[in-house]
Parts: sequence; C-alpha cells; structure tokens
Amino acid sequence: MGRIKTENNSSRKDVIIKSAAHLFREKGYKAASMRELAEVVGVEAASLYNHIRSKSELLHLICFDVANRYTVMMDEVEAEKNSSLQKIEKLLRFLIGGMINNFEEVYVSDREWKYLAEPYLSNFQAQRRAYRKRFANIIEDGIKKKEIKKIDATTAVLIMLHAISGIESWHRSKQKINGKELEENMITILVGGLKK
Amino acid sequence: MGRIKTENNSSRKDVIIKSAAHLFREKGYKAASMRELAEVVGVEAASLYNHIRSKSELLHLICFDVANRYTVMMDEVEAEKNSSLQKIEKLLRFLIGGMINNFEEVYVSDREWKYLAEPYLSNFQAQRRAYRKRFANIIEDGIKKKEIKKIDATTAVLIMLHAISGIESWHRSKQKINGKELEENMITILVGGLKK
DNA sequence: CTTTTGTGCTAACGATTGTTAGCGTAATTT
DNA sequence: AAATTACGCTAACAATCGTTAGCACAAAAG
Repeated sequence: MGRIKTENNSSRKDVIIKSAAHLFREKGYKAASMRELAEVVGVEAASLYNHIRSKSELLHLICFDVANRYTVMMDEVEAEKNSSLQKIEKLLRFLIGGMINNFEEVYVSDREWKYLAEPYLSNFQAQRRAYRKRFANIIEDGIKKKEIKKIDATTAVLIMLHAISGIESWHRSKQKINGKELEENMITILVGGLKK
Repeated sequence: MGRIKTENNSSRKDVIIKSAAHLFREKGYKAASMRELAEVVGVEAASLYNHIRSKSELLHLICFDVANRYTVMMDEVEAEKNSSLQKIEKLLRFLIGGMINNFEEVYVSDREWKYLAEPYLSNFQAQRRAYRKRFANIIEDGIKKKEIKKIDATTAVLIMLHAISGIESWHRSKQKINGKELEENMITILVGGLKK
C-alpha cells in the first residue's frame, strides 16, 4: 500500500491513535478491528505493530490522555479563589469544550473504558472516582456557603457529567445550533438547576 | 447440562432475554458471546437456538421493548391536560423509575442500539428521534406559556435524557442513596434548571 | 400406549479476530 | 558510498465467534 502520512510534527503513532479514536468512537472498541484501522491509515494490519504494542495500548493511551487533562483542569480550578458556582461553571465549560472539540477521544474515554485491561482499568476507575469526589466536594462547599440548593452532591455530579456526555447526540444531529450557543444553553440549565 | 428453569409463567425465551440483557449490559453486546450467555442460562450454546433466531434478535427484542414503553408513556402524557412542567416532571419520573427498576434492559437499549441490524436500526433511530421531538415540543410549549426559561428545547431534552442515563453510575456506586431520594434530587435539579 | 413436539446434546463449519515471523526495501545516518 | 534503522509487505498462527446439522431423550398430546 504505502507509508503512513504524517503532517506537522506528529509521529506515525500519533496518526494511528487519532484514527483509532475515530474508529473506536464510530464502531465501539470491540467491534473495531485492526484490519479496519489499518485500512483507514492506509497500510496492512501487521504494519501497525511497528508503531504500537497492541490494540489495547491504543485504548489506554486515549483514555488516559483525556483523564489526565481532566485532572489537570481540576487542579487549576481548585487552586483559584472563586465562588463554588464559578468553579463549577469553569469546570463545565472545560468539559463542554472538550466534548465539542476533542469529541472522538473524549467520547471513547467515556464509553469504552470498560474494555481497558488491568492494571489500567483499575487505575482509570480510581482516577475517575477521585475526579468525581473532588467535583462533589466543590458542590458541598457551595451548599454550606448557601450558594447552592440543598441537594445530594453526588447526584448533582452524576447529572452534570452525563448531561455533558449527551453532546454526543448534538454531534449526531443534522440541524445543530452552533457550539457557543450550545455551551451557553447547557450552562444556563445546569448551573440554573443548582442555584439557590 | 439441564433444562432452562422457568418461573411463574415466563417462557424459556423470556429467561434467555432477561439473561441476555444482563450480560449485554455488563460486557457490551459485541463482547458478550453466545457461549457465555448459554452458561448463565445453564445450557450449551447451540441449545439457545431452539428458542431464539439469533443473537441480534435478542438485542432488538430488548431495544424495542424499552422504546415501545417510552412511546406509550409519551402518548399518555400528551393526552393529559397538565402544564408543561407537570408533563415534563411526569416523563422524567417515568424515565428515572425505568432506569432504577428495569436497569439492564433500559441501559442496553440506551447504549447498545447501534449494533442493531437493519431494518431494526433505522426503525429504532426513527422512533428515538420522534420521541425526542415530542419531548422538545412540550418544552417549547412551556417556553411560549412562560413557564420555562428561554432555552434551546433540543438541548434541554438532550440534557434531561442523558442526565437520567447517568443513573448507571448510581447503580455502580457503593454507597447509594435510596431510589426515591435519587429521584427527588434529580427532579429538583433538572426541573429547577428549566423553571423561569 | 403411541405419536408428536419440545428441548437438550456433540461435533463441526466458515468467518473473523489480534498478533507474530520473516523478509525486502526505503529512508536516514555515518 | 556503506551501514543501519524504520517501515512496509505476505503468510500464517491459534483462538474465538455465531450458527447449523443431526441425533437422543423427555414431556405433552392423541
């Protein structure tokens, strides 16, 4: 067939990962085959293994790339001196932006992580749990300071995160409102649902 | 091995479908094998085919069972003379209840429908689209009547439905609040986010 | 009791899966 | 120009997949 075409200064491995994210999002991790991935990349299946160790490596590279970005943003938000609602809004805008601009990776990380092999699976789950806990703590802080309604913080986190992953449907839909508008609507409803 | 045990007046096919829903939820449709399903049911894989036509039949039975229940409830809600917010609350409570009590089926219908074969896939998507459209119409009605904030109705529907599918995380979590409490919290946040 | 139907089994099929071995050649380095 | 590395290919592997054929026996119907 031919060589893998790279652009800018991304490696051939990066090209494979990007294509894998697209394919995994479209078909699901289990249903996506290495032969399909190879075809997308423009190469025979066996040639992929000059660049990657395994199919499952692709999945965990994608998942942890996203998870790490989430964690970094949480660090940043926690460090700032803002009200709870401001912190939440910043987190939500970051998540919404990620879902709009890095759709493939974020979606795969969200929906396909269960196919991670150990020990990555356990690590990922722990990181996810920690993230949600920190998110819930911010909400509970806001409740104490009477910025936020008296609600179960864990439930609120669950609603926020899953509502955002629903942007998947926005990607699928034919007649989309634009991204910025979507973001504002989501913030209005979600933050509005918390405010006292 | 032995026969498939039925209880009450459910057929052997019903037992298989129930187990399939459980397995598909746990492993994902593609990753779940007929041999695993057979083991759960207590029988050899080939024996399943005395009761069902194919693996994909199992999936579409599960998906349409859920989709049809949704549609029936929507008919009911539309027929009643209530405010938009009351209609939405009733729909949400029904969806939340389904997610809590019929978790396996609802979850599979939500996450695995993309593996449906044609023509079921197209039918399912159409039914789903129609449901969301009707939901959005109720919201738009509420906006006109000034019960509801001026927001994009499609986005609101997307948030509601996906927030509810997040009850999956509640099922997974160790220290759950009880179901009724979860329902009330979700209604508070979601309906609160719409109210003017 | 005899016949028919329902339900299970074993064995096997063709297809597809992820992955490895071994080899040739293009690109890069010395 | 020579040596080395990077990257592609074909062929093949063992495992697993959904499903079918053919047969045995138990349950239900006559």
